[in-house]
Amino acid sequence: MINILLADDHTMFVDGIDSILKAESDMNVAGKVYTGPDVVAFVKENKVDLILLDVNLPDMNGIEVCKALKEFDNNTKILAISMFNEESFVTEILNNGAQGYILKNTGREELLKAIRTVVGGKSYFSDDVTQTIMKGLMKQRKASKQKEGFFPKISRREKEVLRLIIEEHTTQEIANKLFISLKTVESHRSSLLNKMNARNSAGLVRIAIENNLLD
Amino acid sequence: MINILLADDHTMFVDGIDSILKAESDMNVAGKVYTGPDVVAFVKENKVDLILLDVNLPDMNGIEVCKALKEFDNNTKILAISMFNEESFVTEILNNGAQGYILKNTGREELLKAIRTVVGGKSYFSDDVTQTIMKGLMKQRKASKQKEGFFPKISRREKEVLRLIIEEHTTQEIANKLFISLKTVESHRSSLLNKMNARNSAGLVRIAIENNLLD
DNA sequence: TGTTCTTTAAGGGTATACCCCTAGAAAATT
DNA sequence: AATTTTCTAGGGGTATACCCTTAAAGAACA
Repeated sequence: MINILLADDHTMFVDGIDSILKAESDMNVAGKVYTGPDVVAFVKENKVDLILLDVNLPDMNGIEVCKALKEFDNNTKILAISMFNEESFVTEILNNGAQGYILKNTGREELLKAIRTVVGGKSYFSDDVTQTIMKGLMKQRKASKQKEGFFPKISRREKEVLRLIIEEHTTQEIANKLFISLKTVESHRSSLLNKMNARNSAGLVRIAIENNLLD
Repeated sequence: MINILLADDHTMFVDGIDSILKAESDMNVAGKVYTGPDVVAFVKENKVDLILLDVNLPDMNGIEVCKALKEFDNNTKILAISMFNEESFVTEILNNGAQGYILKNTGREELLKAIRTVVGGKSYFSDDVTQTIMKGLMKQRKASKQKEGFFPKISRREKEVLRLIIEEHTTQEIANKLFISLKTVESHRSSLLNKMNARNSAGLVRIAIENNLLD
């Protein structure tokens, strides 16, 4: 028997879900709550296998609820549910321990499938949500790849020096490691500052990481 | 009519797909190639809507093929296909312009659905692949969140200083911006070095970015 | 209401980074 | 074979970062 907690501030919605789940012999609606703090309080007092958690709860939102739950409980699965297919919402809440994310336009069949999948230890996402995340993933990487083109290419040796700078080595240490003179390393360093339009090593590190220059 | 290029070094596999696609009235197998360079050459000479591309081609692998294709063509969709549900393969090839990733144990129905989805401008991933990526995403973020706990917490003011260091400002500039003394900033700087176990500002920047300390 | 943490600040010093200039040899590219 | 880029390295200098110590006032916490 799967004990489910419904957490959403829209009563009608909660009741709708409730009646859907009641028809299922392996599911039990353990409770209904309408605010973030109530979720936390309920889980502390009762055995809950899965929370159907609205991402956009008033006062304490879903993400904060997840954070709070992680503090004392790791068994309860969280299936996030939202009106919005927003990448930031999705990644944020996955970030904080949710195992799935579905949209409110999800049908009965899919809802049940999602619940059973998550309780079974796997993750579940609406198709639309998957699309959004994947697109985000690709865009992000594409953007960083494009930026690379902005820089004059960084030579092999410069890249070695850059890597060692990022690893917190001093110019002298880098010279020793590469068996070259201190002055040579300084020379590479200064080319790097030029090419990457940085003012100091802090900038070198930031720009290198942001633009994935270490491949 | 969808023009499809099959690219895989296993002839039997290619022929199998070929016979599946022949039965579809809206699909046309434009060609079959068995090596990476042949993919590039074929796309240069012929109109191809979608490539069913084996990730693990010998000599020039699928990822390199994607890179090469991006140089001169952006219309051709790429549906990656592989024996292995390996996170690194998946992210690498998505990175480089593939729109979908399916496994070789995918059935006929799903294959056709994947092709039509990708040609239609959306992405497609086998369920197993989605699981893998999502798990990777969550693990990654969880790991970086855990690391945060390793640091003694960084105070409000220290965080401000840290942010300005990352933005390439000198100690003097930071002092001016925050209306405090040079010595005070140096003091914060040195606390940061201590708390974050860094040797210099390069380390501060790297550790701050790696651990998302700027929230 | 103490106690701890944070923010502020200083003196005095060393190490390192950054800047300007030059320049030959090797390597890659055309 | 010729040109460009990269790697090498020096001299000489200034600016900045980093280290050690100390310390007072305010904020936060128990």
